[in-house]
Amino acid sequence: MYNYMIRVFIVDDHPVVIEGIHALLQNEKGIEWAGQAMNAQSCLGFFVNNTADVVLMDISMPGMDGIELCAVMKERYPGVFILGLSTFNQGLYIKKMMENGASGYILKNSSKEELLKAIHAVYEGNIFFSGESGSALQEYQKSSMTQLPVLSPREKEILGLIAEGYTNPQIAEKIFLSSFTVDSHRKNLLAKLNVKNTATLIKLAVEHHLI
Amino acid sequence: MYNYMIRVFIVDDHPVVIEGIHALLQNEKGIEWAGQAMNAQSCLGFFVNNTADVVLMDISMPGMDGIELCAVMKERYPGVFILGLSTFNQGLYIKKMMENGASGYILKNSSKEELLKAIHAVYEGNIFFSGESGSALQEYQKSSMTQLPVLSPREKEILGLIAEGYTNPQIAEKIFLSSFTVDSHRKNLLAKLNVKNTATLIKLAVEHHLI
DNA sequence: TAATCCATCACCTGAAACAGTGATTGTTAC
DNA sequence: GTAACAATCACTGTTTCAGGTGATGGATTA
Repeated sequence: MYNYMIRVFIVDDHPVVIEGIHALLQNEKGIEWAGQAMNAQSCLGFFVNNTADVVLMDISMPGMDGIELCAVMKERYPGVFILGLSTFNQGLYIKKMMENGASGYILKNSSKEELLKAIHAVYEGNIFFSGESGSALQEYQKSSMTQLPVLSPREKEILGLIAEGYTNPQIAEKIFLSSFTVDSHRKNLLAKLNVKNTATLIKLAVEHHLI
Repeated sequence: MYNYMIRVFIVDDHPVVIEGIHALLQNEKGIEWAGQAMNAQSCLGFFVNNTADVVLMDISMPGMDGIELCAVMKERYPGVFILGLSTFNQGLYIKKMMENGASGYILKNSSKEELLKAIHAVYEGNIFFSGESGSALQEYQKSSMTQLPVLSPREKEILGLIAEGYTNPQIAEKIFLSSFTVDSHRKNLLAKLNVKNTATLIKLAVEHHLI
């Protein structure tokens, strides 16, 4: 079926998961079991004298978690593809792992077919998200936005104009308001979002896709 | 091989591309040719009385481009999966299409195998990037940064501190500089990045992952 | 060697932002 | 029906930013 062998390594602090995936991949053609680790240190230790093509990496582990480990691994071994692995579906974690160089993300309760598909996809240099985790990534914005205070339409409008570089007087002229009013909205934005100045206001706004 | 039929529709203003992909998919089992369009209007017209499972969508088209069309399509027909399609590899466009709800992105010069793999992957609700476009997304930061002026280490450092909300005097104290010097760097940042104030500076910096 | 750039420091001026306090109107929600 | 809040406007300070202009030493590089 596949004319290459993909050496798969797994890092997970749950023996059950390791055994389960090991069993799933046991007799798969094209898949070779490179090894396993139950924590980040052990994983890094393995890679000193060994290697693998794809690392299935649990996101939540005692000590160094998957997000950190992912960053370290990709820095030391850029050629190793990392596939995030978690029991639950957290857009925030997915995003962080991707920022740290992961090639994809699947849920631990994925089917054998999905797991194989993901492994082959990332091995070939592609990026792969399982359906559920993919939608979680896309909806990450919304979920993270709900944690933020609700901004009134006027506040959003003014926030956008601030982000475009307009000053209070310019905004006032543009939307026919007193410059005092604009300033009030601006202060409310700082207060609501709990930031102290324009720099942090815009940083937060951009990061949370408010603008 | 596959026990379902995926109705594929293509929107591209280049007849050659339409014909080429049509030919590629012609005798594929599991793939049904739903139709084609050479512009956004024609595509939207088709979907009024018809449907498809996967839409291969060119990114650059006269009139409404793929990015806009993608947004409209996903709003009207959320169940239709959209696969971005382009002759060139532009991380910025990929990012925008993904933000507008696309399920993936491949290059027009992809192999038949890659195209099929992508179609099946997105049809199953997964997110798929071909290797090149996937890495483009990951390296979007870098590539978009090369279009930006090069910032000196000191400037980056100060940019980061500004983004964290420190004022010039605070930064000066923090890194043992004159407040005048910090101000100079700050002005250089504004000049280099061609922005007029802190708001636009931070917006640009966050969007281009400079911080 | 001359040119270029980084990093540093300095001063001046005006504009803008930030902080605090307070007010009125209108609508929504309990 | 009143409490809460959005949206509006107002005044007063203090701090910070932004624009301009200029200088020096050191490193790199063409």
